Amino acid sequence: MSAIQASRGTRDILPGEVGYWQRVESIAREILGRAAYQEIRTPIFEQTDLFERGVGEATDVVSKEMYTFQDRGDRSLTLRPENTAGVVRAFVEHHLHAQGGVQRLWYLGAMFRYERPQAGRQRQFHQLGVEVLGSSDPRADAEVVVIAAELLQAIGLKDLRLEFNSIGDQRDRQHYREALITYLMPYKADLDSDSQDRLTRNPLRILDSKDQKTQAILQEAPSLLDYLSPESQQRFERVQQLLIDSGISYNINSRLVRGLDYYTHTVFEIQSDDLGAQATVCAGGRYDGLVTDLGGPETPAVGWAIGLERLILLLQQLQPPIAPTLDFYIVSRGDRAEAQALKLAQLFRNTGFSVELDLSGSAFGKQFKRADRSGAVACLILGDAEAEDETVQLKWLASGEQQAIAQADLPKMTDELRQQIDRWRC
RNA sequence: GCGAGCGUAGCCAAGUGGUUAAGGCAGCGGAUUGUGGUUCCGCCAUUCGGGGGUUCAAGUCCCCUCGUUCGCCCCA
Repeated sequence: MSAIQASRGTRDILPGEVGYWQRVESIAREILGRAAYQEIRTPIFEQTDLFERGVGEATDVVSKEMYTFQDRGDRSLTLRPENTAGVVRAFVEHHLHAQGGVQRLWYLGAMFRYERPQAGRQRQFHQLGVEVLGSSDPRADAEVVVIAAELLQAIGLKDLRLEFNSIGDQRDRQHYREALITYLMPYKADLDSDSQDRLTRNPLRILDSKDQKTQAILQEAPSLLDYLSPESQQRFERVQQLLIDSGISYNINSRLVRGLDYYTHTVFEIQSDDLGAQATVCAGGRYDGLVTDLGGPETPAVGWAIGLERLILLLQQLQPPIAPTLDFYIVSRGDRAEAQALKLAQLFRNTGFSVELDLSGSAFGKQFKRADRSGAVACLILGDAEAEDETVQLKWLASGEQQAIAQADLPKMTDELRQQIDRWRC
């Protein structure tokens, strides 16, 4: 009989690895909290329409990567492939705009895309993201980029680069689109087949083709940056100046275009060379039209998302796993001693120590072997003799020193024990 | 969705058609029935991801399938 396995493209995060996740999550909470961002949790599935309208029907994410299903009420629902659309839906639905000012939100959760799994790409994956709604100020763009950079740095990632671009507004892009098509048409036969296909459907995406020949042709192509209106140009320069003032270095990459339809003006990616075919750890940009597209009042917005599996892939290359620490390991034998040991474990846990109780009932020798392997600093020993006179043997595992302590004295020794544990640990 | 590689125990693996599937780590038991980290001994795959085929004979060759890895597409 074959055992059931996790579904293709999904993964268990086992205890040996979960320390990385907990660290990333707690650093994120702290940094985002200090920047006055508030957490928002939205449903893991939404009406299919939301993503078709929000992300864009022509995008690959929507046209071929969604987990869409009919529920028993015959509604078409979709597991969220990204979370900006969901957050904006919640923002509009609950009239968060009516609270005035700027809404700074963050989220963390599972996303789903039906794709071929690879390193750094899964069908269920996790994103940490921020969305700033209600400000068109270039400082908002700069703020989210700065926060992303600080967060990644605080987590400990190295050798990242920020690729930065502006894709202007709708009108700028329309003009550029025409110019690009005019330029590329004569070379059509020499483009790779995907790019030929995109020439009419989504020409901007040809810009980040990986095909050598296509890239060679693009060398002389008009640049998007030359088609920005004076206003768009000015705002692009302002955001750059703010980044420089904040000490953030970046690359202008006029070929950077994003795959989701809602972006306007600022777009950026934070990339690494240590992720194989996938380079992007964090990506985002401004999306001034999305809130109105989803039925809300005109609300400029900017945000990003970090792929947590990718981030942790990088982190694992840099840092050893984080093992939990253990203060006491309790060894016991005999009915009365075992009962007392259980109570002692409770007492120690309640005074803030971490405690593992040996449940094997095997010989003391075996229990000590396990105590040793548990990484505990000290061992508490209870046998028939200790049960009889209500004492406990305290043994420091590093030195082997051992002393008898009356069980009744333990509560008042908490501070002293804490100090000794800390001393042994150094 | 397309192209390529891989799949032997919990983990790392040897094995390249010929009788019983190396070895290491981990685990469990014992030497040591109240004291660990060393050492020694023993146990731990009727079976090679699954199914079918070729052959006197298949972990080894072929086909299908599942999983996984890499690349393309795309994306976090």
